[in-house]
Amino acid sequence: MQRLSVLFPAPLGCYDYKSETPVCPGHFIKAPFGRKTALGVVWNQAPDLSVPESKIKNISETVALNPLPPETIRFVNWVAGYTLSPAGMVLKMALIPEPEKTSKKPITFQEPDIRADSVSFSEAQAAAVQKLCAQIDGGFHVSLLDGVTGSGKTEVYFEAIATALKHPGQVLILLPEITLTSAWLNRFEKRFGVKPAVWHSAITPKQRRDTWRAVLNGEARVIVGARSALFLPYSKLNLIIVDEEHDASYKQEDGILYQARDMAIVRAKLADCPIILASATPSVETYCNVLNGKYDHIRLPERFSGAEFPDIRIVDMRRKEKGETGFVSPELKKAIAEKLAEKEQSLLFINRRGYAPLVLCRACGERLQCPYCSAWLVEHRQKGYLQCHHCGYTRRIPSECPSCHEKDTLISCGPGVERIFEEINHIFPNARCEMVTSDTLANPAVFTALSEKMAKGEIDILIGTQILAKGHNFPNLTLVGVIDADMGLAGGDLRASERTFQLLHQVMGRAGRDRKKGTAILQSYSPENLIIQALKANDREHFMNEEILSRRLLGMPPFGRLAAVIVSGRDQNLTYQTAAHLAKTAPFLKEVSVLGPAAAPLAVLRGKYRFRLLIKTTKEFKLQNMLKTWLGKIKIPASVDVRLDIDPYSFF
DNA sequence: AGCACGCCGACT
DNA sequence: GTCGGCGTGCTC
Repeated sequence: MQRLSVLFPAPLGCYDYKSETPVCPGHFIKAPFGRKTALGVVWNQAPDLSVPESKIKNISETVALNPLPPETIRFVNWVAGYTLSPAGMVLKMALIPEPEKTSKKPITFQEPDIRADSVSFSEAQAAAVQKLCAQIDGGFHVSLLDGVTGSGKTEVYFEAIATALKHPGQVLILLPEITLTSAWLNRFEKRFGVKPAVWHSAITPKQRRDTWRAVLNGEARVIVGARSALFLPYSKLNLIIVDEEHDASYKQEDGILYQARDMAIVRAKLADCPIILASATPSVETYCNVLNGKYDHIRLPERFSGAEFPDIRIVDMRRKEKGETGFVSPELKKAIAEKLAEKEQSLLFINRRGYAPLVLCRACGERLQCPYCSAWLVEHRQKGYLQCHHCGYTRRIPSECPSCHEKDTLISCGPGVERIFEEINHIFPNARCEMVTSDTLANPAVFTALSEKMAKGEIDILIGTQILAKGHNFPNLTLVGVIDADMGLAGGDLRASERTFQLLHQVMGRAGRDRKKGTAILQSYSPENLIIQALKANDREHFMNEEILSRRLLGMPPFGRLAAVIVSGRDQNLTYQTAAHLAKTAPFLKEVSVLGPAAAPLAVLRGKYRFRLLIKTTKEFKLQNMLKTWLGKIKIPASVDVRLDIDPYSFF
């Protein structure tokens, strides 16, 4: 009779059981847990001898399923320790709902064809391919593959994949969910002759089950997925690729809070395999690691097609002509008109969904607000409602002011994508305009249809949000107009300027392909801003150096460490008291500074009050240990929720 | 996470 | 008098 440690996919740690026969860590078992029998995994932890023998129950049965690989177990433990969350919660991310269930007709995954036919590379690309391929099978190694869209990054890392596939084992490619389109999958299929295994939030339960099984038994050799694919039970990983490494969506913001790019590096370390971070606009963190020599830097300097980065013009919006109305400047209007005459396409970018970000009453000044969040309601005129973009609360557009009940006094303030669409339709009634937002792009098929329409030249002006910055290229697009280049610069977010730079750089890169030089016009209310200037000069280095300097001066990541303590609850007073008490009892050390408690920028979210402490420490400080001892000593009222966010991105 | 236990409002 | 609301606490 042996005692073993078992982990369940629940927000708990390990529980001990007895077993007649020895069972190795990783094996799936069923055991009585609470009132029912649950599926768990034998864990690689010493049994907790402080639990009295009388409490220990017997395992019910072992499950005939390949065991969870040791690397996966170590990864789950590592992530749990880093994020300070229960190991069972992390295990849950590595499992599927009923792992033992099998499909009647499971999907099969074919062996990719690694032979290369007719891939022609530029000198720089060939050098990059050679460097990356040489790293395969050579242990842990991080490379930044640095090149603009169209520089052939994907083709280059495809060759690294081909080399990795010569060895037994698996390859993982992480993409931001939005990049995981049929266009990307087609390119893969064209190179390798088969479809890769795909993993993201929208796959069907059957696909999920079959893919998970195929990963566990090693049948799936290439897996392309969104951040959650990182937790699949790979039997052996040979190579990891994180495409669009800088993308903020790698930071998981609900459930377990983790940065998938950083965790991917840890995963590669555990697998002792190389990892490639690809980006046109690397994150400050990654760039610092390049500068300090931790990561290799592989540049793909020029655009594969030979086209150059567009000409960039800044329009100072503070110098409005008298009588000028609307959100599109005369300069931009003129440029669009020229493109229309030349039968070339234009793209207008505004990163705001809906018609107007705020509706207010002209009579009493009332601003229409979400009843559950401290946020304005965004007017969606096409759909005829007002919506809160934080909790999804929706109401019809009222015909009178809800406060003073005057009729026809509500006015829309500020531009949204619908409003720009309306303005452009008014200015260019004969142009063929199309609007694209996450509201109109319900599924990838719609995007494919749009790409085709653009390719056929059936659209003159495309107007859209962030969604247009990524994804596929439009060959006849030669003008990009940014309506509000300053948007996103406000707010005390550490990465606001970095994100703005990346986003605008990306969207401007849409202009001018296939040897046609494009134009980008940025409308700005602060043209002297470093970001705007760096974009104008196409000087990424300058922007990065300034950004790194300011982070260093402030002791911010990667020169220091951050953790957010988020305190939320329905009782405002009790929630605040808890947060204040936490701040008072925080360790008083020279390596640690505690900021707050501050009411989160969205003080009320989904009807819960939120306060936030920000913990800043030096780089070397054992942040997790400190948080564990500190928070372990404090009793938190049951109605108050305290969550930790290690390396937070949004500060609320 | 589930699931039960437990103590206060509107129903036959 | 009960049915049931979801706050609180436990699971080896």
